[in-house]
Amino acid sequence: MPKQPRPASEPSLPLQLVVDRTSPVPLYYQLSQQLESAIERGVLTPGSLLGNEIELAGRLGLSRPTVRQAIQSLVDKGLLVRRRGVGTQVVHSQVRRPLELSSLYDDLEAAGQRPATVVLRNTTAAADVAVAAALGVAEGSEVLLVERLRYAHGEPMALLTNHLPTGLFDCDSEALEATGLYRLMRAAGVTLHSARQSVGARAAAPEEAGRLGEEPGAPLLTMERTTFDDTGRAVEYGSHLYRASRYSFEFQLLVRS
Amino acid sequence: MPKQPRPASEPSLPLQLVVDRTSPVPLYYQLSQQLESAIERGVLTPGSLLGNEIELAGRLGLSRPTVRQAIQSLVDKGLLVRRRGVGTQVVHSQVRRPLELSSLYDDLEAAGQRPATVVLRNTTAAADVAVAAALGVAEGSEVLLVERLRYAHGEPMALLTNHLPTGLFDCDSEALEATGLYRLMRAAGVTLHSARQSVGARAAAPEEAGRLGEEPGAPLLTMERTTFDDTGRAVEYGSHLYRASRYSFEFQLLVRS
DNA sequence: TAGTGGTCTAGACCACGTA
DNA sequence: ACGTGGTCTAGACCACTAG
Repeated sequence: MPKQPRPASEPSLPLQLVVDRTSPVPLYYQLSQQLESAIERGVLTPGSLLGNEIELAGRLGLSRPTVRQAIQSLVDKGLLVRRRGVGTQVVHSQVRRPLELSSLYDDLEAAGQRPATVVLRNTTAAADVAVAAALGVAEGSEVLLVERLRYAHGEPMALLTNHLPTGLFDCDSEALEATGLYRLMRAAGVTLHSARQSVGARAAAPEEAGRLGEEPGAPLLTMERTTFDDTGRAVEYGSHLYRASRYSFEFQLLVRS
Repeated sequence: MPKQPRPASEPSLPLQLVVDRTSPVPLYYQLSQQLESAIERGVLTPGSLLGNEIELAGRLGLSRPTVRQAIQSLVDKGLLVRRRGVGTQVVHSQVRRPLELSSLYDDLEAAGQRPATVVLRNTTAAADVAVAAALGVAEGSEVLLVERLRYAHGEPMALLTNHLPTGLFDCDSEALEATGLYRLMRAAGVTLHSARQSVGARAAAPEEAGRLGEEPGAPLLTMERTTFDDTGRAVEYGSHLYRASRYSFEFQLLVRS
C-alpha cells in the first residue's frame, strides 16, 4: 500500500536527541533545551507530535519522570501542548516571545537600536509619601534618586525616574550610561523575583515635552513599577514616561490553566 | 534560658493539613490549595519556613515527589521561595496578583464597578489587511465585527473593537451586553491558550472623543491583542481604546529564573 | 557536619479521548 | 479497546548552605 502524505500531526521524529550523563547539566534540562532548539529551528514543526513519553524515555535511556519534567517545562513556556489520549504536540502559534521583566535597555538593544543614556540626576533625596510606600521605608528617609533620558537613533525615547533603597549597590553614573539598571543590579548580586506594574497614559507637561522632544499635551505612555527581590524587599521603584509616538509595550502571555 | 522572640523565618507549623484519598481531586492539588489558602489567610506568614519536604510527606502520608509537586506549583506562582540548605519559605512580597489574560469585564467586576456594555455593532465585514494578518485569514474574507462601548459607574470607559473568525461561536448581542467576550468564548468550548498584546497611547480623534466623553486630543490608552486557542488558531483580534484619565493596566509578573 | 532542596529511577494504576 | 497523558510511590545519591 502506497504511503499516504503525512498529516502535520503525525510523529515526525528522526530527531537527534542525546544526553550526556557526565555533564553537570541536569538531564531534564539537556532534553528540554534540545527540544526547544529543535522547535526554534523548525526541525519540530508546529502541530507535530512528540511521541509518547515512555518510548521517548526508553530511547534516551531516561526514566519517564525525567522526560516528563523536560516536557513540562516546555508546556509551561507555552511551546508544547499535551492532550490526553492524543499526545504532546508543538503548539501552532506563530509568536513565542515570553513575558519577562522587560528592560527598556534590553528591548532597544534587541531591536538593534543601540540605546544611549544620559544621566540627568544621580543623588540622594528624602522619600516622599509615594516613594516611601512603594519601597517600604519611612517617609522622609534617604533614598537614591536616578533620573535618566534614554535615546534611540539619536532621538529621545523615554524619561526614566528611579528610586532605590540606599546601601543596596553602587550606583555609578558611568555604569548607568553604559548599560541598564537591571543588569547593574543583577551584577551586584541582587536576585530579582517579581514586579508590580501599572501602565497608563497622560498628556505631557511642558517640561516633560521639552525633554522628550514632543509638544506639550502630546500623549505619553506612563509606567510605574516596583521590583522585589526574593526576600521580598522592594529594590526599585520606577516612574517612567515614554513617547507614545515612538514606543509601545509588546508582550505575550499564557492563559493560566 | 528564656526563649528568644522567634525570628520571622522560623518554622511555624501547627498548620492543619489533611488530604482526602477518596476525593477525585489530585493529592498534590489538595495540598497546594491548602497551602495557598493558608498563605492567603495569613496563617502562614511571610518569611515563615514550611519544614522540610520529607517530614511534610511523612506527616501527610504522601510521597516526597507528590509533596514537591504541590510546593513547586506555588513556587511557580511566586508564593514560595526555595533555597538549598535553607528550606522553603513564604515570599515576603506584599502583592501577589498573578498576571492573567485580563478581561476588562472581569477587572471592573472585581473592582466592584458593575460594568455595563452597549453593543454598537455586531455584524460581519470583510477583513482588511491588518485583521486578515492577525487572524490568519485571507484578505477580504468574511469575519465577525463587534464594537462595544463599556461603562463603569454610568461613565464610558472604553471603546472595544473585536474581529473574530466566523463559525467559531454564536455571537449574540444580548449575551455580549450581559457578560464579557472571553466568558462567552470559554462557554462555547474555546480553550484560550496565549495572547500577543501591544499597549500604547495616542491622542483621541474627534469621533472617539465624543463616544468616550473626552476632549479631542485627550490621551487614550490603546491595546491590541490577538488571542490563540490551544490549536494555534487565532480566535480573536481586538483593538481597544481606554480613557487614560480613568483606566490603567495593572499587573504583577515573575522573573523567569 | 548536618540538613536542606535538586535530581533521578523503575516501576504502578487511573482517567480520558479516540476510534 | 487501546493508547495517551495524569498521578503516585519508595526509595536513592548529589550539591549547596549553614553553623
